[in-house]
Amino acid sequence: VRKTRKARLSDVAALANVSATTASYILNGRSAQMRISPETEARVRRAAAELDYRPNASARNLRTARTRTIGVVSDLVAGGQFASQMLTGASAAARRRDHVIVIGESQGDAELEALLIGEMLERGVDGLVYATMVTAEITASRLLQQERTVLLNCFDRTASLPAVVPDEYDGGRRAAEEVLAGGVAGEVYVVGEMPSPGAIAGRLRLDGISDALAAAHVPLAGVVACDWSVPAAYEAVHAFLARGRPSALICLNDRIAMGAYQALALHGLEIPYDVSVVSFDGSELADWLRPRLTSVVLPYAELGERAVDLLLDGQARTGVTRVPMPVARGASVRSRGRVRPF
Amino acid sequence: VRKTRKARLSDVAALANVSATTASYILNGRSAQMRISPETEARVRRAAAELDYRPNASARNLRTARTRTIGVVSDLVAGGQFASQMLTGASAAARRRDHVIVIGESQGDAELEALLIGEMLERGVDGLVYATMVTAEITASRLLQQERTVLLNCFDRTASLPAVVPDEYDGGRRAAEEVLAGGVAGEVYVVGEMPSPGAIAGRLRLDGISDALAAAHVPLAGVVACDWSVPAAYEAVHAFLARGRPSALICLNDRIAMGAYQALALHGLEIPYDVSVVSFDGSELADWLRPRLTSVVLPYAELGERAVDLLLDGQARTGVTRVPMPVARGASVRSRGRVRPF
DNA sequence: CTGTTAGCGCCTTCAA
DNA sequence: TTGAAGGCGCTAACAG
Repeated sequence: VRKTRKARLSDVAALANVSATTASYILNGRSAQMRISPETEARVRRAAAELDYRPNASARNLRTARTRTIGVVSDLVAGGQFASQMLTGASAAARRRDHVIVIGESQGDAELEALLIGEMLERGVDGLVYATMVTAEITASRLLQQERTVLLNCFDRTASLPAVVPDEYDGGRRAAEEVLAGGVAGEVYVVGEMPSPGAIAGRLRLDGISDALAAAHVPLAGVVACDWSVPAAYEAVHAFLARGRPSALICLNDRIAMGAYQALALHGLEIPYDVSVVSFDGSELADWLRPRLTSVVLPYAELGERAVDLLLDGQARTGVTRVPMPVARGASVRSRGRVRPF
Repeated sequence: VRKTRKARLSDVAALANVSATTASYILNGRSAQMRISPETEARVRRAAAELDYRPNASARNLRTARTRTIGVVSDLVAGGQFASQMLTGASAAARRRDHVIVIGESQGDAELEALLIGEMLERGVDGLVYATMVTAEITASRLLQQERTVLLNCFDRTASLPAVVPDEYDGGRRAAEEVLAGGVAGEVYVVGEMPSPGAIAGRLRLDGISDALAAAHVPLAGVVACDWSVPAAYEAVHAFLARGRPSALICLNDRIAMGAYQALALHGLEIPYDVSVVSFDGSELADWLRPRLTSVVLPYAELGERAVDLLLDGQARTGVTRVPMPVARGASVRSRGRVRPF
């Protein structure tokens, strides 16, 4: 095992019998432009490999005032699906363009958030991605507005920062269309309600659902209100089923759908033959339920990618980019061809 | 809105009528040590605030050869719970010690992994955390071995790198003890089997379970083999129930437990009155099932914290740190006091 | 107690 | 086609 000290550019240059300048040009892929002899280039590259040379990013950053680093600050707390997939997408997009990601979680604490952003600015990040756990309209802090920033899963009307969000309204339409495609024999209900003030996903989904149903002359029969959690949905749907028999339930997320599944089972109703169920999220949970749940997918990874791309493209138009929500089909929706087994 | 250029240390010094040295000492909290007059200090701090001064990390890093940055590279792919919680823990621990985290996902690609590690080394990270999605014995790459590295959720016997893993064996014992605590009326089975070659969690859990049961004179009745997924577990348990009636099922993870729940329901068996169920993971899923599932928790966030702490403590003893797995109690285990409702 | 000085490693005009 | 020189912003000996 060679126990050499970390090699510097000048070491490489020395070993190759050239100046640091030449070595720098070559190692930065500008040898053609500088019309450096192929033989010199080979010698330098060999020397670099020999010494296991790695450029010192701090020095380069200091000189170039760029860091090829993107700061991602999020308010994610329990951070399940979202945090993870979003970071995966962002990280992959960054890699593709030779950047790297540093992360910070504000945990919803404004002071900590400012601290984290400050930290990243000191580090000279080339840009910031600010992500929220729930799709919401926010007020971006001064700090964010002064820097090159892309909002992820949220947007700010006052500041004209570019933003990337799922196309919830269209997602709502798609959910409704899934139900309609199978033919509707009775009443269609939505399960869930708006959780927190700033959040808007529920509202938009509901709008999309209403509009699509209305267009098909199957007006939405009503909304079963409940928190976006399994037990709350279970209770709410349980109570609801004591009063009526829906033909289809459109749940505002997969956890609600899980609660609905439990309640339907308790009432001896079989999915999809007695009741169709569709929901939103496209989480793993949808695949785990029996029958598999048809769900309109929140494309978290793609959101992360798009945000980073937007940031790095510089063009960063100031508008809101809406990313389509694809449908992950399970077997929870009645269809004309699907017959109840014995 | 002030549109000043970014202030340098020398600007602050000039505004405060001191030299850059003095300003540097003060801003780095060494004014006491340097016995700088309080008045001078106040003047400098005021100037810094006035100019909204932020130290340039690149310059500082270059000078000090430290970056207060930790690189986390993982092989996480779909990256659900684990990725997210582990990063949350690591990030929090880093923050606490004034460090920041840069992330990279190798997606199981060795070449990409080397690239990412190289990238981090260029950036001069103060240390590396290498994390795997499943607890496994690995062979750390040369690069890793040469750097200050802590292994997370994996370990390498040959290289003596410090490692942090969940205490799976003890977790197994705890799972068994949960079942035993309620009194065992019949046979206890384990559901699941070892997934991939390098993985060891299943084996250790099984050992812990066997030992704890044997110690209580309730030998393990058998193992129902299946993949660690909901549908596989459903099928396996379904088939198993056609042949026998267990008193308790210890599932090797929460997804398996979910499949078991589905199969038990199909056979008209009620949890926990007919069958007790315990599992591992402590994921959200455990809270969503009805009745809530008792699960031995994988303390991902804590693993992340411990890894970073170990890294930063320098002492970094070369051994394997086993983090205890706490039990999250639900209502899926029969207990002496729990009576079947009407 | 405070200022002067000298680099950290790299990039990049400017000359040769 | 290559080399010499200067400086990015900050820290830390070493003087005073």
